[in-house]
Amino acid sequence: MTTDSFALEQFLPYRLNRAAEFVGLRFAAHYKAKYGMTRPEWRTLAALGSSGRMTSKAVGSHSSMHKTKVSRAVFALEQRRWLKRSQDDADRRVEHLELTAAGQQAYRELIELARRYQTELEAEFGESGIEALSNGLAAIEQVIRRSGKGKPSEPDDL
Amino acid sequence: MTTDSFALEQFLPYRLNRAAEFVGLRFAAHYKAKYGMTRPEWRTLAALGSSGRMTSKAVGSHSSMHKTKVSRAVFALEQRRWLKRSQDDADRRVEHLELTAAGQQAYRELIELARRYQTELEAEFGESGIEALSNGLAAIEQVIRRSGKGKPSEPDDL
DNA sequence: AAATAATGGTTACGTTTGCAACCATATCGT
DNA sequence: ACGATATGGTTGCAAACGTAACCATTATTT
Repeated sequence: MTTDSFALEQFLPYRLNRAAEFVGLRFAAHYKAKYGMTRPEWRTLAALGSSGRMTSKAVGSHSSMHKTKVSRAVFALEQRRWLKRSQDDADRRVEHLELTAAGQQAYRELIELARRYQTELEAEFGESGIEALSNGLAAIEQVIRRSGKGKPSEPDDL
Repeated sequence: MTTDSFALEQFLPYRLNRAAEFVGLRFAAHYKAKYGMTRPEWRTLAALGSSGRMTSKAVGSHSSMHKTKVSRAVFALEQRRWLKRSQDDADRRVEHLELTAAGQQAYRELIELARRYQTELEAEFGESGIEALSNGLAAIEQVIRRSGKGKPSEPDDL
C-alpha cells in the first residue's frame, strides 16, 4: 500500500525551508531593525565588501541572486550612497560597483553583526550540531555546483 | 582588526537559505508543473492528508505557515474541490477542514511524488550527506521548538 | 558591412507575501 | 449580566518577487 503515512516533518525540502526561515529571519530582523535593509541589499553589500569592486552580474552569481533582485538592491544601496557605479570604458554595457566610505563602514558593522550571530548560532546548536549541519550543507552545495551554477537558474541560461 | 574577511559562503543563514531554495524549488517545479499548485497549498494538503480532519489554525502550526497563507491556501483547495469545510457546532468561529475524495487522491499522488523526490535527494547527497544534514537540522528543530512555537512568530503572540 | 545573436542591466506587469485592520464569536473580569 | 479582551479566520493594502519584455551595446555570422 502506497497510501500510507507521509510525515511532512521528515521531508527534507520542508525541514530545510523551515530551518532556513528560522535562522534567516532572525538575522534579518537584526539588520532590518538597525539599518532598514533588505536581504538582497545585505547580500549585495556583503559581496562588494568582501570582494571589492565587481559588476552586478558578478554580485548575482557570487551571492546567487536573480539579476532583477541585484538590480534593485544596487539601486537602493546607491540611493543610500553606500555604493557608486562607474562605467567600464572597454565595454559600455558593464558597470563596476564599489562601496563608498559610508558603505564600507556599514559593511564593517554588518559583518560584525553577522559574526556575532554566527557565534550565537554555534552556541545554540552545539558544536556537533553545527558540524553536522555544515557537512550536510556541503554535500548539497557540491550538487548545486555540479547541477549548473548558483541557483536562480537564469531563465536565460536554457 | 575586525574589518577583515567575511565570507558569505560560510555564513550559515546564507548557506541554509541557498540549500533550501535549491532543494525546494526543484520539488516545487514538479508539482507546480503537474498540478499547478503552490507551496502553501501543497503543505496544507499534506497536513490534512496525513492528519485527517483539522482546523486552519492547526494546519498553520503543524506546517508552520502564517495564518493568511493558510487561509488563502484553504480557499484555493476548496475551489478545486479538494477539501471541504464544516462548522464546529460547539464554537462557531472554528471550521474543520477535511479532504474530499478527489483531495485524498491528489494527496496520495503527491506524497508518492514526494517520496520519489526524497529518494532522489538521498542518492544525490549520499548517505553520509543526508545523515549529517538530518542531524544538523534536528539540532535546529530542537531550538525552534524551545524558542516558542513554529516560526511565523505570530504578530499576535507578543 | 550588414544582419543576427548574445550580453549586462533595467523596467513593466501580474502574483505572492506579510502586516495590520477587521468581523464574528467566545471568554474573562467584575 | 456587561464591557473588555481574546481567538479563529478573512481581507485590504503596500512591499517584494519572478517572468518576460525590453534597451543599449558588443560579438558573431555571412
